[in-house]
Amino acid sequence: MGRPPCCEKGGVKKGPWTPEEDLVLVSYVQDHGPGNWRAVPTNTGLMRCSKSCRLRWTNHLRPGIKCGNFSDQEEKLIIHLQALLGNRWAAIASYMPERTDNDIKNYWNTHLKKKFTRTGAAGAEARSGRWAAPRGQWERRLQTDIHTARQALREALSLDPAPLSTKPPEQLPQPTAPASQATSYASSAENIARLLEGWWSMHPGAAGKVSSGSRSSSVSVSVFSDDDGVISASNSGGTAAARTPEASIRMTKADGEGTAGPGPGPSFSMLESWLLDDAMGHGDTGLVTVPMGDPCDFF
DNA sequence: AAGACTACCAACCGCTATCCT
DNA sequence: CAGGATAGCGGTTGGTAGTCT
Repeated sequence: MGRPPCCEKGGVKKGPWTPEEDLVLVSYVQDHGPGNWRAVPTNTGLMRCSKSCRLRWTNHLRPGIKCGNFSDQEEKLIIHLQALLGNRWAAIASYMPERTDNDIKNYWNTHLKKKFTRTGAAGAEARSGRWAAPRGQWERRLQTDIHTARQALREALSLDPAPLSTKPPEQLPQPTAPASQATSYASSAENIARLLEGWWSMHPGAAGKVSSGSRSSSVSVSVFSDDDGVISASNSGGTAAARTPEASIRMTKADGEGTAGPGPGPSFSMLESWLLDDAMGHGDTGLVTVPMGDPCDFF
């Protein structure tokens, strides 16, 4: 059923987000939690469509997001998961809670895809369309159902964190595994620090002298959190490092992400055990030769 | 030094799934 | 149950910085 794009109405701003807009969005989400995105533009006064707000939050402002280069482990995991799941970036991202689907997708398109097309051997099955080609909806549903079923089972049985795998739990990346509260909290501070760098570079008078670069600012921004869960930020790169009220954001530790994933680690399916065994290090370059048999073998 | 080219990534667009009335 | 509204996903595009010629 067709419907007009959400951004069709006039007066909607497009293009890169400004640090001010980020601040508005972050503080709003901290107050109200993620979700109900259609209310965000009206409640915040942001001239952005709800979709854009959601995307900005999930891809850049959300707590727990890791920026920067992908590690070898992450790269291998992506390769492995892509071979297994195809271009289902959201599903892949669920195994890498610190990365966004957009991030993974970009990394795949810019780094890994060309690597594969060059080597020729890797991901042959994926490219052949056996797995990576657009899969039927039943498969998409199936993938979702596996996770849902496992989560439901775990909840029903109230499983303790001890996984069936022989690996220690901390080595097991898990689908939609939330970062620990502390980690998530710290990461959100990092995210805010990043956006504040930009803010300060655009408002040098707000807190002392800053020098700004294009993509990477030389400004060093510190973000503090006190016992009350209040995050405040200051730029320490300038000569007048100071906490600035206008840049101080209130965040409560209880807030976190509303879409927190499952709790303690789930038991690993055969599929996941296979997947992670290789991806987590004691596999080698044989990673890409996915031992993919008949899909029915997994179920 | 300047223009062309390439790489990267943020953001947008269109579609489907799901929710709600 | 039907149909509209919203959320989420994947593909694609556009802008910018870096590199090459």
